[in-house]
Amino acid sequence: MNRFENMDTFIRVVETGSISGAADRAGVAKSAVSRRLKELEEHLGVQLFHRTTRRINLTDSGRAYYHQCVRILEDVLEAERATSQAHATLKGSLKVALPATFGHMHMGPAINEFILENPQIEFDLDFNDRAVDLMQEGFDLAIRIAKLPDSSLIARRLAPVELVLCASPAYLEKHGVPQSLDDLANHQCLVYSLTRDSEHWLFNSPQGGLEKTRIRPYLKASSGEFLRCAAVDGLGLAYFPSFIVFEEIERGTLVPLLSEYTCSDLNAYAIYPQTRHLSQRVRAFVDFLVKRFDGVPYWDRCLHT
Amino acid sequence: MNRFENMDTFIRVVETGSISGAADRAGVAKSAVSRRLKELEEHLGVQLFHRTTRRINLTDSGRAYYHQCVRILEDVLEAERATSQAHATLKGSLKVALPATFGHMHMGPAINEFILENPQIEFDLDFNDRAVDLMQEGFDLAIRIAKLPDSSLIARRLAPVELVLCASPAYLEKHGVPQSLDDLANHQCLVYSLTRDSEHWLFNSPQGGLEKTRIRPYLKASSGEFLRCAAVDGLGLAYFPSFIVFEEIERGTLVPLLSEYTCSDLNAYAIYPQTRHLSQRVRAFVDFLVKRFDGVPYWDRCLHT
DNA sequence: TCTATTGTTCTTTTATTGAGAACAAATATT
DNA sequence: AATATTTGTTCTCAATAAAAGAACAATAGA
Repeated sequence: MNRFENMDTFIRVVETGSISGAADRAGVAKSAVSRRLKELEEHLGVQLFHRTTRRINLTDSGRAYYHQCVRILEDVLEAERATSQAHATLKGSLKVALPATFGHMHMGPAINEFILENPQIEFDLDFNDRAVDLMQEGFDLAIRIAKLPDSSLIARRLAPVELVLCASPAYLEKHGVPQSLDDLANHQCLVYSLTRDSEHWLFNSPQGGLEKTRIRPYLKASSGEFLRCAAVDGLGLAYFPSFIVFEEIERGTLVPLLSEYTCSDLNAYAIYPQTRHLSQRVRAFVDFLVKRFDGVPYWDRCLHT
Repeated sequence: MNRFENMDTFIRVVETGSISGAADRAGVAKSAVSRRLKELEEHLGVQLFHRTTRRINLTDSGRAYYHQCVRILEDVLEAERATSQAHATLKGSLKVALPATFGHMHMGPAINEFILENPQIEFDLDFNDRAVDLMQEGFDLAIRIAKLPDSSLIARRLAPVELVLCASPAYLEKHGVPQSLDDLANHQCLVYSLTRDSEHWLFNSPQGGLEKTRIRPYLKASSGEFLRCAAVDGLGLAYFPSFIVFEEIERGTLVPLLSEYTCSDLNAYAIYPQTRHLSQRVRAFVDFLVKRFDGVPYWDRCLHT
């Protein structure tokens, strides 16, 4: 039995004052309307209408039930409207996971800008380099720096990420400037600890091949910003994303090395679960980010000119 | 789509925390549960759950919708409970149509007694001798004095009604005592005007036949009590129900005539519409009346002893 | 690594629902 | 008063929707 349909039909009958009328208005056969009423009455064990073969009149019970039905159906519609709209508008919260360094340095300003444009959206930002489970922890969105996106998730590429081998002038003066990848084995290396393989660095050689070079981790840390400081302080060689070190390179406190070798297949992605219904605020935010990071990233502009 | 069923399923899933669990608890296949959720989400255009292949987590929208669903379903149940109970309990009103004289003289005390036992029931009494349309005017019940009950209605026989031919001693002294039915033609007759045929009186003869006697209506009125007074005042012969005149006969202010002729196929009935669901208060009231009028009516006891 | 569990999807089976006609009763019309 | 029309109910049959159950993919736990 379809309670909802029956209640709706009952309301129609009450408001039309006849079964035929209600059937016409609803576009169904009057036999269907008659049966629904009968079903309702049997379910309730109550006579809803006084009837002759030609006329129906609400009973007291019917009148009381009618008012309740109207209220309930209004509530249902209101709940559906609210739920659908919460989704369709740019209201609500957005729980975003983002990597610490990229998040602080580049997502922060972007998010602030977005918030100014969309003040109804509340952000819940989790700056964290570990891989969070989007679904599990209820994230709407995550920002990832990765080679290829997770295929089980939707990914929008935000910006290319290049890794730059670099060191401080002081370090280079003390340990010499590496002339080839092979030289790296003799250097102190500053390594990001949450990488999959912290014993090797990968480079795209100018010839097009992929070079995997064994390195000696001198200092491992899970904070990009801490490692950048370490590099500036001359503690070792760094192979960092350009978005971390671009200012130091501009400023000359870090010097790029072996720049014929690159690592250009890394990207910053916005990823989100493959849901049937993407909330509009996720879409809006991702669209905003894609647009904002479009083209050559501002942190790479000095390097490429 | 069965909205309430889907909402109920959704609630079950939320409370169980899993689709399989909800399916088990509801005793349906999990595919059905899965489909219902999908249906709901598509209807709302909103993702209700974050899902992996193995786990589901409420979204913000889902949580908000959940609370509304719970409230709405409670309202539905409450409405149904209230409607069913109003019917099942002895609360509510009872609209009764009853003939004026019998109503005043015999139903009145009965109703008063019933009210004392069931103070929650409110009565709406229409004392009226015309034939009302039960459905049309929303009556729950009517009391009728009739030979046979209307077949389209449910009738419970309350009491036999006998007609008694009588007149006041003064009238008889003046006009003589009728010795046979044929004598009636020479008498002044007091006639109830709402009868079908006010030109004839019908009698069951002691031989078992039916005698139809032409009479001369001297005074016609639609009030039994008025006619009774007229009879007592010696205005003519009366052929009245014993329940109207029994006190006068006991007192001797009216004298029964030709008492070998009777009219015993009349009855007092409680009638009510043939509804699928008889309200309990109607049933209770009718049961009460049947019990109260059981046996030889008190107004006839003196006549039969 | 393997197993068991979970959610989804597909197909088949089952149940529900609507349409339409036939009917009975009551109102409107002639 | 007689007839025609309208109205609500009920029945059967067809269309539709829903459930069951198996198969599958993915994941969590052993």
